[in-house]
Amino acid sequence: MQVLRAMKSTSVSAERVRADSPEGNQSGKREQTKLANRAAILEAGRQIFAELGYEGTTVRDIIRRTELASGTFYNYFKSKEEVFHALHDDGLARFKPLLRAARESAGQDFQGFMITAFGAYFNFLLNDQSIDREMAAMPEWTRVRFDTPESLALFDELKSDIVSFATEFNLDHVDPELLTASCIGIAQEIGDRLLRGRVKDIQAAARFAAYFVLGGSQRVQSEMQA
Amino acid sequence: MQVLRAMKSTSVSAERVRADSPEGNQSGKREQTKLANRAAILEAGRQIFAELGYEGTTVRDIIRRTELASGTFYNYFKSKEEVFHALHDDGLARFKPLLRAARESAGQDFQGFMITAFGAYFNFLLNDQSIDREMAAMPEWTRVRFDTPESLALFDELKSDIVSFATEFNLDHVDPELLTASCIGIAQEIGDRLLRGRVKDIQAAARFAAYFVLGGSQRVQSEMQA
DNA sequence: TACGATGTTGACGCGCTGTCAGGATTTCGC
DNA sequence: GCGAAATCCTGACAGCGCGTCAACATCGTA
Repeated sequence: MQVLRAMKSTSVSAERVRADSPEGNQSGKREQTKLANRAAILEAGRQIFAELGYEGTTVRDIIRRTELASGTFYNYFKSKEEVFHALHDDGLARFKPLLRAARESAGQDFQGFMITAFGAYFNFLLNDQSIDREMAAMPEWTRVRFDTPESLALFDELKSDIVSFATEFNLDHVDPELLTASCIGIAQEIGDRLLRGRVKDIQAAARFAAYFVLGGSQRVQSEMQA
Repeated sequence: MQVLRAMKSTSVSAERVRADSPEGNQSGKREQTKLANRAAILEAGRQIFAELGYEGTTVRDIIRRTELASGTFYNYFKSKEEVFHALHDDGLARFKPLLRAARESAGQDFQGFMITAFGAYFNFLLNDQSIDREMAAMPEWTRVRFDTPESLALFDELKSDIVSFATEFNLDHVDPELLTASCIGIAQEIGDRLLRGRVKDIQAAARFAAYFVLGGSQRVQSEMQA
């Protein structure tokens, strides 16, 4: 059986994602192949999602780019959605420290924090090997968006950052929920434009967003207390 | 055969969507049933999408809530995606005049326009029988978003409105693309919070968004020309 | 080496997809 | 009215993806 698979994989021209263990410095061989299999599925998923889009890909598409059998997929993930989640969360985990760095380097400088944070997000979107990038760049009419627990956690972290700055600057009439929502909405929508090339200059976009949020907050404060 | 179907539909407790022609004041009977069938499919789709979510529904689910046979579906729509598009565009067609009214009643009052426009959108989201409402309110992790030509057309219309106000107020250093993107992002994200009950007061939300955009634009203008 | 534990395999039943030949109904020409 | 033609509806069908599971292979352990 293995021989048969080996023949196939050499006769077929497409290079499959190998299940060798690149890292996986655990102990036993069992652990190694488990890590390798999981990594192979994730990498295959990343590729296929980028090629076919979320809607267009099937679990079979993912597993087919692998040397594994179809049943093996379900030892690692329940569905393609779970693969997407894992990839998405990977990206989030890579972005999180960038946001933390932005806050710590900013000190009391709200404007500086905003510029750095927006800039970090836009740079991340355009440069990181994240699925979101390829997905959004796809010439499709449908876009899928996931609200994973990690996303919500990041949002909450961002919200608490914003709140602390808001209290610092006496923006006591500005609803934190609405302010955070606005920041996220602006980031997402401008990020979308950047990914599709409708907007080019990342730095200018980051400064725009930051000034926009600053000015918007202050205006809301002065209008709402009147 | 028809008898068999009739028996089924009476024995089964669930009420199917009738294919009678409510309107369809065209001439022939052929035209009437065509309109009625299309309407029945759309209504069934609206219901099913709301119940099962976009991902969860199948073409069979839609057609099963109908008195039609499975093959008939494909005489009217190519896929469930096309049904969703049609429903989405219906909603857009209902919202469009509200936006026009907001602009015309505002005159030269940028702030008034913004408050009315955001308020109209939020009210529409919460009250109109639109799929977007039920979809967004679904307790799912995945959300589907469509960029139909009609959506883009509406965005362009909104953009030209914004541009005319921006030139009126000498906001010549504010990138219209970024400004429009920000407005859309804010509207979407706050609308999302409203749908899920995280934000309650529609009027307050509309004023917040309007002031935010106003103050943000002016701040960007003053910062960018420096 | 032998045995239990653990992971893998691919065939299977099920349901959905989109199609199409056959049938039912309407329209039209007379 | 009537028959033919056009139009639409119907449901069965082949193809495929889904998730499962009994059989099997491989690894850890004694």
